[in-house]
Amino acid sequence: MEIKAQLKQGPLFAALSDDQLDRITRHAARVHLDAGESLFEQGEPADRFYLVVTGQIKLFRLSPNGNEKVVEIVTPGCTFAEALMFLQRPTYPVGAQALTASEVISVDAHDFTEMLRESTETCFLLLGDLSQRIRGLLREIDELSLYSATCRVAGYLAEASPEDSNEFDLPVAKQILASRLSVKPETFSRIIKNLSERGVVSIRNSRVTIHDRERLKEVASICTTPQERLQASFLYPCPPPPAGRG
Amino acid sequence: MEIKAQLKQGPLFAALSDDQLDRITRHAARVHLDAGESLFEQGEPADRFYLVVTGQIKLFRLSPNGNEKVVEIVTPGCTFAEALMFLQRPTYPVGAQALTASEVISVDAHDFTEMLRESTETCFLLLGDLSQRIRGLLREIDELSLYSATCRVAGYLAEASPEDSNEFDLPVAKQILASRLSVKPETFSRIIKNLSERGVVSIRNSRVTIHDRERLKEVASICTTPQERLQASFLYPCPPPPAGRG
DNA sequence: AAACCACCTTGATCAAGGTCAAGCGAAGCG
DNA sequence: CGCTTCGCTTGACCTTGATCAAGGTGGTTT
Repeated sequence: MEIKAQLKQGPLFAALSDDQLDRITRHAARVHLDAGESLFEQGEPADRFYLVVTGQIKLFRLSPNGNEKVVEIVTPGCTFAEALMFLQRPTYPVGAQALTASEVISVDAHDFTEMLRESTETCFLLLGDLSQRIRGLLREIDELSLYSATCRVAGYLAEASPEDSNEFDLPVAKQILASRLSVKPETFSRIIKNLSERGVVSIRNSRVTIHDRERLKEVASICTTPQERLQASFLYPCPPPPAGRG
Repeated sequence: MEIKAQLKQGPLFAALSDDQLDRITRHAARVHLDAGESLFEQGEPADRFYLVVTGQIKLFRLSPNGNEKVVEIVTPGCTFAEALMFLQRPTYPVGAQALTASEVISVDAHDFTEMLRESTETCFLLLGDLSQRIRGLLREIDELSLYSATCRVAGYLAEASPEDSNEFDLPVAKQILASRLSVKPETFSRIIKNLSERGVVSIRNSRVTIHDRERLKEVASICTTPQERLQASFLYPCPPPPAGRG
């Protein structure tokens, strides 16, 4: 079975025995998605969860008046919607839509819980997985409420750049990234421009170059402290240009 | 054992067998906190988790420059920090401080996981618990990024008010509530004032009276739609005051 | 190559809400 | 009983970032 081999690539499944995998794959299916195609909608009843094999899936929430906030961009090896299995009458709390042509494996929640019921070992794996997810969400909450848009963008760039190189590509379109960071595309653009003008980074199309990593991290951690340091509104390109250095 | 009986009041422990409870209580302890006393700090290594017996505990995150965001206000029957057990080298992602004199039971994480290891039933309980927590956090994230401050406050009031009565007391000081809703105390005050002037609610000290529940829910769901409907900035006390009713 | 398209950038404007400072009322204390 | 303190409210002002409306730019199609 091809599916079993592919499942093993997800950390959540890697440690499973052959027998366990058999039980899960009983009603599992491979699903192909074209770019832009929707996998499920927010609010839909949920009896399956997913592992991404190739491509990118965006998870997003919609507000009553049609605004959209990208909650996560899911990449190969990741599972999503697995937290729902343990709720009574679960519905997807987010919508899922492919950003690029993608392949996912759809796992039956019932099969999975039946398997789980016989392995506390695997339960622990899943508990660890959910714990980390909670940690991530908590972090996102305080980024939203404690940090400014500029800091979030700078923080993202600092995290997304590989340790050993000063160049990398943005993994998705800027507007998607912007939504992920809870910033409007226009504002995202302006923040980047501002960082460029200060010589911290430069971005050409999706190619990012970090010029001053220290500075970038500094900007990312200044949080929301207002005009104390760095009155860095994008309205004021720089502080009163003290001595044109660069 | 008094502690065992008290533990049973938490939903997470209610279904446990006597034997299971014995194992958990082995290194459990009752802890008393005075108002304002801290239980643990953000970043501290975590090897215990807690059940609130009486009082109120606030969980909060701090930003590098000392700003504080209340993440949750925990009340009797609730457990907290239980998600950490499954991480390697866990540290508390939040700080915990008593708002009023409180009593909590401190449970040893190791004892608990040992007990868990022999009961998938209980694992499932915990998985359900974490799932719900994730759901709550997701909801909070889109409230922060998709809804305005006014909507969050209105939404809170709509949720906090009992179904069968139009009056209730705010459970905590307004400034704490404000932080919980990610709003500054001044802004909170102004939003309340604005809702009052429109005859939706009134608040005298901590006593809330809902005058127009429909309207309140409507305000709560308008999210962030800007000047379309309800140009309800608190700067403009009302739309052109149509007929002073109040 | 021209035309179209999606995506991104830029500028002008504006509103939401944060900040600072002052005033106010009720509870605790000498 | 007056004094302080603390929490809340109010006012004036200012910053952040959203909105609206044009332009660019690059890639794909014909």
